[in-house]
Amino acid sequence: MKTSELFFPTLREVPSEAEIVSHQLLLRAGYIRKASGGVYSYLPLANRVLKKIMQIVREEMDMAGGQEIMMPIIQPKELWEQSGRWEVYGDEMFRLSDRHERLFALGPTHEEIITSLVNADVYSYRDLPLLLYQIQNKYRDEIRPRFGLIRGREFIMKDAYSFDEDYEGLETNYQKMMDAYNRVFTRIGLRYRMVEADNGAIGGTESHEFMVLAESGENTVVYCPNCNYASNLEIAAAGNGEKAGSASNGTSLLPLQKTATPGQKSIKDVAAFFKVPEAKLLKTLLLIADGEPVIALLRGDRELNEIKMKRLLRCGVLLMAGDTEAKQYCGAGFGSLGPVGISLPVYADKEIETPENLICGANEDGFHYVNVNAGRDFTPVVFEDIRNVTDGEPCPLCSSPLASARSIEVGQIFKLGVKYSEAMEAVFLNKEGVSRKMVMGSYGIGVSRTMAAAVEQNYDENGIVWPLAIAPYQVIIVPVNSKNEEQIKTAGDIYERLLKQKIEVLFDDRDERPGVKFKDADLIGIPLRITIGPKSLQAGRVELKKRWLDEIELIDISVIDSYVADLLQSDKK
RNA sequence: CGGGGCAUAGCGCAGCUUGGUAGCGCGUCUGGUUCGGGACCAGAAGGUCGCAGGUUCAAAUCCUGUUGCCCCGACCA
Repeated sequence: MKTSELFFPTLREVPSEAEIVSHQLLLRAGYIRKASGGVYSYLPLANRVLKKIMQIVREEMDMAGGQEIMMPIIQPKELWEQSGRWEVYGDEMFRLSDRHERLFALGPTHEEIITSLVNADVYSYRDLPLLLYQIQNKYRDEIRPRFGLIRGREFIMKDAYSFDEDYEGLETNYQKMMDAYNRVFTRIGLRYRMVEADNGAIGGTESHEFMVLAESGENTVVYCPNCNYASNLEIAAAGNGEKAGSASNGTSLLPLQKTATPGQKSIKDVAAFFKVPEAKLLKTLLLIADGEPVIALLRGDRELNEIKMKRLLRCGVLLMAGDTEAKQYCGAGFGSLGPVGISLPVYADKEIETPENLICGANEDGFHYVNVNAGRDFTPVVFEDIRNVTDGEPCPLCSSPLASARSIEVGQIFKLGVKYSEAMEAVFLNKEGVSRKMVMGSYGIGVSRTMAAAVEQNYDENGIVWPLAIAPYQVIIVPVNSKNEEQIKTAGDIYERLLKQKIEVLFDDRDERPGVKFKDADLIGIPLRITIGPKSLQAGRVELKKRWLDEIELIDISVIDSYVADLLQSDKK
């Protein structure tokens, strides 16, 4: 492709709407343009990157026994009512009606469609297992689309669904998918971690996420630098190894005491007031779970993990109470809440199970209790892990200190079990002639998000630095002086020879000054650049520069095509 | 939905306080000079000032409403 003919409107300045690197660079480098909030057009360069990602995904899905299909984006309401999700999905689902005022959803996911599809045509265990997938646009009316392609309202997703006779079969498919996902992200060239994940609203028994490590990520992964352990912070188990704060072993329980603490509200203030570490305080949080008030109790220096709390309470909506609710239920405002003498159910983090003579609010503004001890002064419903793990805590597998990192979720795999086959009566006859529910799994990859994540991880001050596997073009040829016939002719020759080698190559034939061409080549992130300049040309050579390195190699013109071909080949292995 | 901010030429912005001919840089077009990291000179095109209403002789500017976009929190690929 000649750049003079390529539609890649690059911008010299960063559009003000873009906050994070991938959004800025994809806009600046002429990859994407916004149509409306969270909805983007993919320009030629982006389209090529997306096709490459999809190709890798397809190859790995097919290798894992998947069959590609294409399901409708427009999905009838009735199907969603069968699964009970027409209501559950709420405002996040785009809805529309036809001329007869029949309601439809723009597919946010395809469990309903595929279950009904398979249900209609699969009757026998002989037809199982079945693994179907598709790559298409998904629609989710996100509360807040943001970060360009990272969280769009329309986005490209690969979704796969497995159907098995039993859980053993599901396990096999799940493993295959897990392997396939690992190969996909490795081939794309991303630094990522597979982590244990929450099942969320989709339901099921087990789930893993594939997290691309990037500072701008919206998730936190907790991992062990020493072994394979990695988990989403949302579900990472806390309080492994020896009991935290067990220094009080052998301490005798001191008598409960009420102390005036005028104006001392925050954990920090109160700790300073009593001259004790924050860990000696009890953090008392008033939560509203499905409308019912409950108390969560943590060590003063810990954070509540809402996912764990939700699971423990088995509730749908969990909110932090407001100050007025605190007054209503506890008789005091924030800063003076405590579990002593309270009639609400108290859910305590297991870390505070050991009595320790702690300090907490007295449910009376301006007063705290000293020497509070669980069991004696209050009795929680349960001691459970309801907090976030912190860096440095021991790994549950090998006890090394844990670390954490920000990350972008690019894929997730679920064991669904029979949730949808039950709701939608997807059954088959087994060998014994008995009717059984199909056991399902579902597997997603955010394709457009993966492109953005790749940029988040591969850029420098000059622009994008694509991993070879997904670069829109592998090589760009830049003649330094567009008026110099010899340079242009040499560039044209090399261009033709590279094309013959089946290499994806851009020829910058524009009548621009060299600086412009170099800047654009760097900005759009082409991995290899062949520069044809006067000095090297006299010696019968051209320059080869790798986008990710500073060095320049001088290569004989006669062998440049095979040299580049070998280079690309060896990288693919 | 709650909180904060923005809307003026393709992109980045000024002008608004104190109403009076709509500006700057970049990009675009024409001609010329240039040509190893976003050149220079000369000329040109391009804007219902987000939209609607109001105040006024007069509104980008003041008032009211509305829409869109961005950022921070609960959702997720």
